[in-house]
Amino acid sequence: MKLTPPSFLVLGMLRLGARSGYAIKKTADLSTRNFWPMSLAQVYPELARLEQAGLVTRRDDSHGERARSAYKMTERGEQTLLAWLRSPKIAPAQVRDEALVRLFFADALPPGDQLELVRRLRACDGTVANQIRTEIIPLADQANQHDLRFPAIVARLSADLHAYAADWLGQLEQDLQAQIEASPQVPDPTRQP
Amino acid sequence: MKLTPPSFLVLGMLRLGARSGYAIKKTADLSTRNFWPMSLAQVYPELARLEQAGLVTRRDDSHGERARSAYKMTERGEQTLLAWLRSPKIAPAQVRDEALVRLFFADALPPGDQLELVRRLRACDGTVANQIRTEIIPLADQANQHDLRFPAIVARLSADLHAYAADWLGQLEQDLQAQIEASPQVPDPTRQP
DNA sequence: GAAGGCATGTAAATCGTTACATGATTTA
DNA sequence: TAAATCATGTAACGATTTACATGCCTTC
Repeated sequence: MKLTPPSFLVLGMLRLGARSGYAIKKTADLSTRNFWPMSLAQVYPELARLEQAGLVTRRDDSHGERARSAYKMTERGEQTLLAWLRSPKIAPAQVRDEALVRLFFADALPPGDQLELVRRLRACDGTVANQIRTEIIPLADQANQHDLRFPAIVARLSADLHAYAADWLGQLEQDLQAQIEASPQVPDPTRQP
Repeated sequence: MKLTPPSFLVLGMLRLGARSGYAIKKTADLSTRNFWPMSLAQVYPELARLEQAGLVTRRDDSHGERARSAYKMTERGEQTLLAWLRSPKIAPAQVRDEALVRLFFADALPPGDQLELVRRLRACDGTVANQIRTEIIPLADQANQHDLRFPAIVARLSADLHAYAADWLGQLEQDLQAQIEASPQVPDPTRQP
């Protein structure tokens, strides 16, 4: 039976205290979604697979009429997670960033539209950085008080990375702006001299 | 007919001078693979789709016995690419980074293994940054002389981003190291005092 | 009492990679 | 002459998302 990163994501979330599939998905949305998104339709089959493999156990945790399962890592689950964390081969990150593809082809645009595109991309990165800082880091800091330091570390790394990209694009924006102002070949007819 | 980022990637590569499907794939591997990887099995069907949509034209370009097709963007293709570059809605980047998932769960490891993990991740980012600087930026700089500035800009952004991540992890490494040395509660039995 | 969140799953569709299949040409 | 590269495609597989289907519980 083959375990993949999503398997370990589910396993790890159990270790951090999530019990139901729903709770795992909710926790992941508030912590790991920026570097490994996961949908509910992945969580439930994965939990079944992990149970089959003896890495987690399931018990009933229904509240009245509302059905709920509570999962718990087994000792073997813990050991398997540790072995994965220690294993030397780490798959390279897979990125699909439409924004960078556009920027890559931006030579096709006139200077004004190039500037506008860069402006939008900078805004995107800034927004994500702020989102992580306001929505994710506070939660991670709470976990920090329960001897969990790395969720906060990763959140800060993610936020700083996006902020760095925003700064970089801000600099590019200024450079492009300066170049546009320095080349009056095609003056904007809507602007008065 | 729905056009996706891979469609525009193929279209854009044609614009940058690639003619055959094989050449498009090769160019993409040396320029866009870090933010939008693409396999040959995507390129050929995509070219057929683009031809059907009237955005590219195909002509035979065989050398002796070796079959080859040469594709060219049509005027409609150019306009479609421009419209996409200008369109305001940009899908957020999709990232799947196993390294960050491991780091996120690193609290499960003893301090020494945490340090080792961070060291490996820093090395990864450093390697990618160097790879971009030695393999991709020189090529992009060549294109720079043909009025194509953005391939080089994007390559530099990518490299700087990875280098920033490597620095950040290097700092974390030092912090962890300092903490390990400052807490002699669990001395390493293999080390002599 | 209506809306929204809690809770669990399955089915279909989509997207992408790897493997397969073939053969010419160039380079070491 | 063997290996690498050029060149084009298809088929099978795997991973992930969206949509479907259902119903309880809590809050406004």
